[in-house]
Amino acid sequence: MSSVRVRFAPSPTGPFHIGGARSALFNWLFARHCGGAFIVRIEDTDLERSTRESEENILAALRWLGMDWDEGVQVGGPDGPYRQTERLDIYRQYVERLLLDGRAYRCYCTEEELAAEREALLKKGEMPRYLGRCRNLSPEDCFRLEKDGRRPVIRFRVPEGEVINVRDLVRGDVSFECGGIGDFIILKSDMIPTYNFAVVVDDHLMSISHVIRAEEHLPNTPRQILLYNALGWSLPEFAHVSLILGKDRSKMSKRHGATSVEQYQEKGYLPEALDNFLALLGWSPGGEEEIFTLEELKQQFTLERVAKSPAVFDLDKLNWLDGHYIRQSPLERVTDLAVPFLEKAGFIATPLSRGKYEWLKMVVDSVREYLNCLEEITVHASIYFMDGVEIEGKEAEEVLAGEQVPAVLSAIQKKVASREELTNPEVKLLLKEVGKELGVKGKQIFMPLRVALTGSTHGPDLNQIMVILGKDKVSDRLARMLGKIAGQV
RNA sequence: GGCCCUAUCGUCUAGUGGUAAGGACAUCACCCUCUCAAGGUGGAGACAUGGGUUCGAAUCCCGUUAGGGCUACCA
Repeated sequence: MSSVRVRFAPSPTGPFHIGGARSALFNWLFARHCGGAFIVRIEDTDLERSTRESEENILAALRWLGMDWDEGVQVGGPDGPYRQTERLDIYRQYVERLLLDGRAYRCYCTEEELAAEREALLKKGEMPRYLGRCRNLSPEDCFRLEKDGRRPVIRFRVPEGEVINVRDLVRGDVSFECGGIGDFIILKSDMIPTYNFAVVVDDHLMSISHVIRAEEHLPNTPRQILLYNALGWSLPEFAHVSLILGKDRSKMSKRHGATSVEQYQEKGYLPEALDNFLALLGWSPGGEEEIFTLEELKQQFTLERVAKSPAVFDLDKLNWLDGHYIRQSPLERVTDLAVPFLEKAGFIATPLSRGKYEWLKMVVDSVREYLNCLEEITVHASIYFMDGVEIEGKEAEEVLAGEQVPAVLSAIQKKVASREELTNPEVKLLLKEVGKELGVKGKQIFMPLRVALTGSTHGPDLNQIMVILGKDKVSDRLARMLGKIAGQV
């Protein structure tokens, strides 16, 4: 009886918003924390905008983020179907019941009439709402209007003078006066229920114990409570989580950059980083730890620790978290995830041979510490794949201008030529020898070499660059640079 | 306009009447180092405002201000 059952009920009308992902995550974490059930229901009553493609994206994204569901679309369950457009006959039964009880009525008002009413109310400084023009239509009136070709909507008769109190687990008690609500539509003229109605019927029929959703639904809640009452159903617990804001503190939207889960996936963010980040937006475990696995989040998540105030989406922190996970994940995994980006950049072609894969692991290992997301790997890894070396910037030019440079580079070139293969200890030794023989110090040999090999004064460990590049490429780049310098003189 | 929500460092947050207001990201300095990054150490940085309540308020109450949400035959 007291078992926890929560749901995530997205409307498949576009890209899966990051805020939706957080709502899903909170629901999922709560369910898993309590040993309850997590249900996924599709709210596709907006026929215009809902698409199957969007639904599939959302579901795939949930899975990618590591969430599974016990009942719902794709997995089935005892309270199905889980797509609202497949439950139309269910809703109609309850509409019928409300109609019979006199709790709902047919309304034939046209859009123009409604707009005029709205306008007038707004002018008077009142909350725009339906005033109930069709409240007391006789059956004869209805018949006549339908003869004229008017299709009715069904409105819920909102009781007058009542105050509806919403008990919210994160916000406390919030009350609304019925006077400000107005008879709202529960069944559209095309016989499709509205959100407010379908959500109540489904949550009840699916025995949802806790409705955890975004704060934007808070003003809808009194309407839903009215419906629960009229249908004689007991209320679930409500928990309204505050919104995720953009940098300018308005609701996160496209102009704030990437807002969909898919976009982050495409940039090569790791799902555990996104989970970790999203969990910390509006929830905090109280301790001083910031890094959490899904497993740890499951153990620690409670509704009591959900914050009331809205949270700004902080890309810097996501980047830090993702960078952390990229650095600390097993090298093979990061390599596998990086392959598509490298391939897209034209650096590699799949399938990879065993040897090439092993080599690629070294590449990834040498640059992973620079990354905020895998997409960025191409700019750092390009030094291993580019054909000719391009000198980047003044600083690099200056390094090459040093008078010891030709001697140093050709000495290295000779040593390299004399080796079978470049290994890390050998490279180290080789450079040491060059320094000793020519009497030049570390920086004076490392920097020119770095620039000759990569074109830049910055980059990964130089020994490692030599090893990864290998004897042939090192020789080639050295020769070219030597030629270039000679040509300039 | 009306209804509703919110208010601690730039950002995410801890705090639930008595704290030097703690942590993390970002930022700055230093260390490490051929460089950059990573890592380590340290610094700077906040209770929106005005009234109450109280011996004592970031914490409780009211107003103001600011931000946000909702105001559809969208969810």
